[in-house]
Amino acid sequence: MPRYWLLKSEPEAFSIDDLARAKNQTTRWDGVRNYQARNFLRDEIAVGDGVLFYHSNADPPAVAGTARVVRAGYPDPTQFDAKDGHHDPGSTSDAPRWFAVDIAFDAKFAHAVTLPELRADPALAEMVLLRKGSRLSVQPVSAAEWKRISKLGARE
DNA sequence: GCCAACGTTGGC
DNA sequence: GCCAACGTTGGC
Repeated sequence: MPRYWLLKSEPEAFSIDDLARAKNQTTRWDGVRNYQARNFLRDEIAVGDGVLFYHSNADPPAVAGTARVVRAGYPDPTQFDAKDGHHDPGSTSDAPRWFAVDIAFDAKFAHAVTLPELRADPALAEMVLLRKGSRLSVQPVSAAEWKRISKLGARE
């Protein structure tokens, strides 16, 4: 059984359209520097899992579409690159601290499902995204939440 | 641009 | 181990 995840990205940095335009419509999801999110990337996320692509710091913030995981957790190369903004001098190749996954474009929603719409839907009340103070950039989504949001996004 | 909430760091 | 200071996230 596939599992489902929500990944946040600021669309000014990398949007669902950028993913759709990327080589092979695939990208490496790197640069995550939070331990709880790292644990999901390293230990939980599997090939074939579904991804809700969320635009944070956007107007309005919204789930913009879906992607799927095409490569499970592996050491994030940017942590070893001194020229990269995500460089972590405390991490070694023997014991990498940070992990990445690869995702491929699936679909852009006909209707981006906005944060107010998510909040207004009783079926989504338990979403991690909607919890007070929740800032996790990689978070689990239930199968029911996935189904519901996909349905909302398919609306014209 | 503001600021609440959260995570990390480092002195003690 | 505590906690103040600082940095980041992300909605508004």
